[in-house]
Amino acid sequence: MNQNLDPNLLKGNLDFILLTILEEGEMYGLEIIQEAQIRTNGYFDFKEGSLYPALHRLTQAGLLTSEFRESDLGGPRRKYYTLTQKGQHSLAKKRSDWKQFSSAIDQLKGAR
Amino acid sequence: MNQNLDPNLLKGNLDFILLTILEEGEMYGLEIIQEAQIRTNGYFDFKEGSLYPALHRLTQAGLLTSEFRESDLGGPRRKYYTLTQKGQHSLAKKRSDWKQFSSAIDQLKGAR
DNA sequence: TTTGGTACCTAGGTAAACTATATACTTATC
DNA sequence: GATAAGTATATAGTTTACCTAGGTACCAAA
Repeated sequence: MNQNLDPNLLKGNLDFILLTILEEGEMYGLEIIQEAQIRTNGYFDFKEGSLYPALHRLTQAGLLTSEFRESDLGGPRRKYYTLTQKGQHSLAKKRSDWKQFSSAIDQLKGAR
Repeated sequence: MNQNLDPNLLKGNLDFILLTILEEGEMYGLEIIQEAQIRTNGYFDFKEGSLYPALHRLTQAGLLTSEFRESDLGGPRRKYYTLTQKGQHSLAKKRSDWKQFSSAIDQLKGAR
């Protein structure tokens, strides 16, 4: 995550974020980090130590599949991750949970 | 948290939620849980084992003050929590962090 | 051949929320 | 007045998730 922002906000949402990014097509690890930075103007900036265990966890859970492939532009091989059907369903659930959660947060204030 | 919703969503947001509820006036522990339930139609339902350590943490950090007081309607004494000035500033910061975070989440999807 | 860049991986630490249980006091119930 | 039930606060111990701080491997350029 980013510099002086509450570092706890990410907790519980990393999986959701990764699935969201992978929804539009396969991508490899470091590319996901770059995409997250680009799409949020640098707001999301995960560390590799957060990313890779999360990708493994999601793969283990059957939400992603992965495949090593050589790079055509040179450089070391890359591990591409793709959303499975189960992953798409899980993403839909997470998206709906997120909406409920954020609307509950909004309801909290000035609800008297 | 609630039944079949992602239990991780709460992480990192409990402090924010507690400060938000206490913004409108002092309240005691179990009353905060009830208020959270009422305001969100049962969506937020913390356990005491989450609440009290959090209240102590916030008090330790100077964001809340607490005072024991007898109940006028009978029942055991209650510990009332009040937002300090520092707590109000922290709440404003958390609110702004939350807005940034949730808009970053929204930016993620379909940003290509 | 050595340096730097890219890419993936993991062990260990920390922090936050949950489970389960304990304590204390008050109000009903018998 | 003893016992049970309800209200309220508290905490020890577990789990989980992210981060820090490394490490390995390969490729390209100097």
